Amino acid sequence: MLDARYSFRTNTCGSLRAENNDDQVVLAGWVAKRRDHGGLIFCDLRDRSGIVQCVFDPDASGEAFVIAERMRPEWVMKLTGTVRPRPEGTVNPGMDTGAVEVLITSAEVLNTSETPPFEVEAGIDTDETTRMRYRYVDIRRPEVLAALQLRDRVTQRFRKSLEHRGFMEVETPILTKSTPEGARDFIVPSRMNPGKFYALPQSPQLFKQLLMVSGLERYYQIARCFRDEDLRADRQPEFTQVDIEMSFMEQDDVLQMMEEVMHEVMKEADVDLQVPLRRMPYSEAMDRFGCDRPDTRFGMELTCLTETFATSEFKVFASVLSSGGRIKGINAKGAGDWSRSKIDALNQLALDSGAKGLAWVAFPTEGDVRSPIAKFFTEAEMADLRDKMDVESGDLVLMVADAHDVANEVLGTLRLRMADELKIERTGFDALWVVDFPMFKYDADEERWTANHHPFTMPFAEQVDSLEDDPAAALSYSYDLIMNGLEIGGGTLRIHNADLQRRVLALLGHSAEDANEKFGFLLEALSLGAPPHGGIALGLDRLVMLLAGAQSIRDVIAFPKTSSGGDPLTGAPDTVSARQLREVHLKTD
RNA sequence: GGGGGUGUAGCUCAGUCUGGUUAGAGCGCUGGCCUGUCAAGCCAGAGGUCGCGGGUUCGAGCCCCGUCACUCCCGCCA
Repeated sequence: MLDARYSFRTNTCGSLRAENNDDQVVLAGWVAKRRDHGGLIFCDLRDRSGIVQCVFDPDASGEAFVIAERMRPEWVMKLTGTVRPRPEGTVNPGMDTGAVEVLITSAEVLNTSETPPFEVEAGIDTDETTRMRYRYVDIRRPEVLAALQLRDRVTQRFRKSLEHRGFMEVETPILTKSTPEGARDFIVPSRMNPGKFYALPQSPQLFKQLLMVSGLERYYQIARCFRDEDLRADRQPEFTQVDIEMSFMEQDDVLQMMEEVMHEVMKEADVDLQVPLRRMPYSEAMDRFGCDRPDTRFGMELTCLTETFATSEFKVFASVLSSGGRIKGINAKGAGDWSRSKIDALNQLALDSGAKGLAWVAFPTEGDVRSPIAKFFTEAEMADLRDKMDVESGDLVLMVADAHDVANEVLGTLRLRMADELKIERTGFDALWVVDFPMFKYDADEERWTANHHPFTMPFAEQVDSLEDDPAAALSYSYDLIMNGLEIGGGTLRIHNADLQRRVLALLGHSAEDANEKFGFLLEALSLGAPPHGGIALGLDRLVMLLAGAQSIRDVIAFPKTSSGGDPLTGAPDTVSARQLREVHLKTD
């Protein structure tokens, strides 16, 4: 909360109320608006706390009035005057300070300003690049300031809530070591070690595990993370995690702790998070929603139609079923009258998502069926389809026949697309845990197993012995926090046994030598008294974006980057001098 | 790396499909008038590399080719 301490002002603009009437005040701030009536000038003065109307009357001060005639938007002013009630009929109920005004007796120009590149007010529609180039002006606007203030409150609440629960804030290195797996690293050349590089951390993952081996037991950090990958509305090359790790715990402990903390944090945005949150196994999320971060605020769930078409004459269905695949579908209610071209676009989306095709049956009106494949269905199959999919007239049933996971993922994509196309309302607030992720997934391109979460994730105890026999079947102690279809955070229990960690690294294709070179320090630590531990990391930017109702994390970052990773304000990234390159032993082409 | 969208005054846009006089509007800005406005009002005015480069044409903001920037999505993001 901004106040007047440590400054030459006596009050902040936004704090003035009727009880300040007759107070002599000194204010400081920016000229938000000026309304010149010739013989009387109004000026809205803005500081971080808000806006108050100041009145310049030649009868009160001729000198101040002359200054007010010169004043322009965004000039920086020191104004002295008397708070008084506004005259009858001129109270502005739309302003927090609308009951009062300040009659100015003395004015000082602290600084002038060029005409700003865009208007400093709410609701402008200015191109983001221009706003970013003059971000310091943009931040004066109420919605940008409000987003940063919300971010501040959320961050402070995390600190308080975690501190109250015995968590210690520790900083970990920004200049660290590149590790395989995961995202592309940002690298920094080492001047003192020619040809060697630091990497910026993708997350403090390994350091927080080391801090558990250190015996800190409960750690947190508001940690900057760096990943050199392409940007999105919800992805920046540098972003902030609320990073948490704890020892001597089980999965339920971290989930419960997190629920309590999130309940407190979200109060800062007037959200009353209902806890405990429900927990949905990954397999259920995929089966019902085709997505590991399901938006459960609307239906259109995936329905299994394998039984319906178990003896189908339709060759596409029959061949998929004979090779162990599934037939699943969704019912897009209200799309029954869609044109062939719109459905063709869905088919293309299905193909792009990995399906071999999209089967569809439209029910435009009562008794009418439109479909290129319905002729292959028996009456019984059709009746069962209608029954299972709860078909009414006006519906469009989309079906995918493919391997189980492909059918799920494709329909999950189609489900979200149809929700957008049909403008299905997604109101309310919905949060859940998705748990029990598979340990590994197979990378067909590289022909190897990769870690689903990261290589330090603990497999289910009862599956440890059979890990190598059937990697695909192994599940892990893992959990993602999902809110309104956004991945807000995720974590795991960690492997704290060096031998098991070696086995997992081996399974991921790292030779013993390789593992020692890249992760030797971790393996060594695990052999020197590592306690059972686990944790979670929350995407602070995404959480605040969600709470602010913003469409992009750029809206909740003070100085964000464009989609090509540049900063229009400073011009970064930029070239460096030949000398700088020589010093770090680099040559460019 | 791929696909979609956008680029015209300080800002937001119209004009581009169908090439043709001096490229328009609103806001903002500048000047004047105005003592109760809060999107102040009225009058007047200034302000343009139509993203950039090339091509077609008698003539290009408009058509063609290339390119750049921003933005959304796919790939990528343990």
